[in-house]
Amino acid sequence: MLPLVLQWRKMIAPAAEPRLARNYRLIYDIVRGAGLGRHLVMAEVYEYARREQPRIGFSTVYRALARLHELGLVSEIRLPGADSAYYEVAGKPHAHFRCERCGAVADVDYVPPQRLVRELGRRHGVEIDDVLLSLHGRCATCAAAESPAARGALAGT
Amino acid sequence: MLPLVLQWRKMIAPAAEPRLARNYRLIYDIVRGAGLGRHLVMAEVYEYARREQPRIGFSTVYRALARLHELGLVSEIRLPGADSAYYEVAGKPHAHFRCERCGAVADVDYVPPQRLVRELGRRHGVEIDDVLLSLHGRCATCAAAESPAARGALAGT
DNA sequence: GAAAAAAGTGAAACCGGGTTTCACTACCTC
DNA sequence: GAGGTAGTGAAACCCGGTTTCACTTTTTTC
Repeated sequence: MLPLVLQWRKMIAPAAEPRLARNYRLIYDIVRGAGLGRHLVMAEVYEYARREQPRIGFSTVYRALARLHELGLVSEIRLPGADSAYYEVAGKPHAHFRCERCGAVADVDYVPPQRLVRELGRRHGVEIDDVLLSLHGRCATCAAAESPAARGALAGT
Repeated sequence: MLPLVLQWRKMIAPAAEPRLARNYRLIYDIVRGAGLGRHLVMAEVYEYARREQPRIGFSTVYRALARLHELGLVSEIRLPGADSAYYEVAGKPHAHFRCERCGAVADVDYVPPQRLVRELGRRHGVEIDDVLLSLHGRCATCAAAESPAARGALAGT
């Protein structure tokens, strides 16, 4: 569990992140630097981190991401069917789209209405903390590459 | 994605499953026998299978579940945060609830409206094949066990 | 500012849920 | 009943974390 002080600090001033250890800050900068809407896998974060600091260990990246997630600075996104988790800088809640062909992930600006969630929780007698919505299919590029027209053009059939 | 032919077969005659190899049938019966709304992990299926047929191998169970899923007879459910997949007899699409404390999974009879899904797909220029909605929180039992009242009653505080 | 405590670190071992391979057997089909 | 195909169990493998260990750095405390 997180020391209480950090929890408080997080609640009071989520933007004013606490002093982070050198490496933790590095990792945070990498995730932030990737840009809003960019989704990194832990291995990618590690790769970027090594460019800056070749002797950094994988476990440090792992721990940094875990900590940053605890602090609410970074979101950890687990999508059904994806074998690994994605990390992005924390922001407003939203849904995700994942291309089942190329694995690309994109933010989708939508959350199921509170009203509905409450109703479902009530109906099933459960307490709902979190709602995860994910869309799965083909991104524009992959869809085009697979459409019959494209196939015809390529294969002559 | 599932070959279209199989999807059709599933829609046209879900009950008329093709002849299944002895072990595949056994696995299917186990999943069906568990009852609608019951969610089995592969290890559980294996365990049950061994009761009937002690020499069965894990890989057979694995392959049977994969095959049954391909055939559209069994649904494979992957929930964000759950480390393993759940299997249940195929039925109408629906959402899932997962208790983050005890891991229990329950069906939730709801699917996001088609209209919305189409709109989101259009807006993002992607082709959506599948929409996964999962609710996460505490089941009734776990919620009760954790409520301040319950804690007070137990701890006298 | 030195001693003591706490936090962070990298390498490497470990873990769990699949997934694949291999040598073999059972089942069909003609 | 010979030849091809599908199914089988054991075991090896894979991968994305997760944990442990011995050690270094930082921070606190007097």
